[in-house]
Amino acid sequence: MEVSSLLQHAVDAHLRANGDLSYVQFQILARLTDAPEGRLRMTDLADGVVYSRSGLTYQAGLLEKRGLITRSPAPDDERSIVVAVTDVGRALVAQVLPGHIDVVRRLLFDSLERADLSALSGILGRVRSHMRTAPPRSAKPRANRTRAS
Amino acid sequence: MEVSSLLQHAVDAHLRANGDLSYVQFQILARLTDAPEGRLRMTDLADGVVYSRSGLTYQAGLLEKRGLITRSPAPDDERSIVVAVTDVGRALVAQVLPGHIDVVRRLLFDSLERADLSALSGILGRVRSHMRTAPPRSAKPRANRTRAS
DNA sequence: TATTGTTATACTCTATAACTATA
DNA sequence: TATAGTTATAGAGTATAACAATA
Repeated sequence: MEVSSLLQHAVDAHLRANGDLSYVQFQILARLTDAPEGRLRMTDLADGVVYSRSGLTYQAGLLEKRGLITRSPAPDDERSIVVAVTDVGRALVAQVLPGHIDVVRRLLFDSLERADLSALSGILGRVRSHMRTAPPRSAKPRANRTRAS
Repeated sequence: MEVSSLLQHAVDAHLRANGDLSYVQFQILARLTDAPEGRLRMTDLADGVVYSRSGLTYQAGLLEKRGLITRSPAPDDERSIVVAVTDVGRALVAQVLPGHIDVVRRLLFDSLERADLSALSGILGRVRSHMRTAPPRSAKPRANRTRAS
C-alpha cells in the first residue's frame, strides 16, 4: 500500500504540473486512447476506473469543458452516452506521456529486475482477478426495496 | 495500482462501517498502537503516514475529539507534541482488527501462495526503499526545475 | 422493473500559506 | 535561521439519493 501510495502521489503531481490533469482524469483519457476508435460508453468507462457513476459524470464534465472529450448519445441504445477522446485530448496525452513514463520508470521499474517484473505481474495479476471475482468493492447488500409483488 | 485501489476501498468501507474510521485514521491509530508506550511525536507520525503536516493536525483533531488519542507537549522539546493512544483508542482498534484482518485476508492473502508472499514482500520492500531514497513525494522546487522551455 | 446517466447536495479531505513559538 | 505544529482558507473530489428517460 505504501508503494502504490507513493507512486500515485508522484504520478499525480507530475500530471498536474505538466498537463493540469488529475490521476483519475489521466486514467480516463488513457483508457479512451487505448479503446478501439477512442470511444467507450460511460458505464464501461466507470467499470474500468474504480469510480461511481456520479463521480465519472463529474470528471467527464470537466474533461468535456476543456475539449478533451466529447459526449454523444449512443445510436443503438438511447440510454447510453458514448465518450470519445478528441484530437486535443490525444495531443495532451501524447504531451504528458513521456514524462509520465519517466516518472514511473524512475520510481518503479528502475528498482525491478527482469525476473522481479514478471514475478510481480504474475502475482498481482492473479490477485486482481481474484478481487474482481469476490465482492469487488463494497459489500453493500443493497437495501431491498421489495414492494409487494 | 488497481489491486491496491480495490484493497484500499474495501478496507476503508469496512473500517467506516465497523468503527467509523477512515483508512488514514486507522493507520494513525495502528501506528500508535505499535509504538513503544503507544506514543509518537506528530512529526514522526507524519513521516510514517504519507501526509502533510496540516492534514495530520486535522485528523489528529478528529481523533482527539473522539477521545481516541491525546495530544500533550513533549517534555524535552517544547516545540513538539506527543500523540498517545488512549484506552478507548486501543479498544476501538481491537474491536475493528479481526474484521479488518479478515477483509485483507480474503481479498489479498487468500490468493497468495507462500512463495508468492515472500516474493512480493521482497520485491516491494526493495521498491519501497528505493522510492524513499529518491525525491519521495513532492519534488516541488517551487520554481520549475527542468522545464522544457 | 431494470438500466443508463445526470443532478443536487452535503461532506470529507487535502494542500498551501501565513502564523506562533521554540531550538 | 530552522524546526514543530496549528490555523485559516479554499478548493477538489466523492458518494448518496432523487430524478428522468429508455429498454
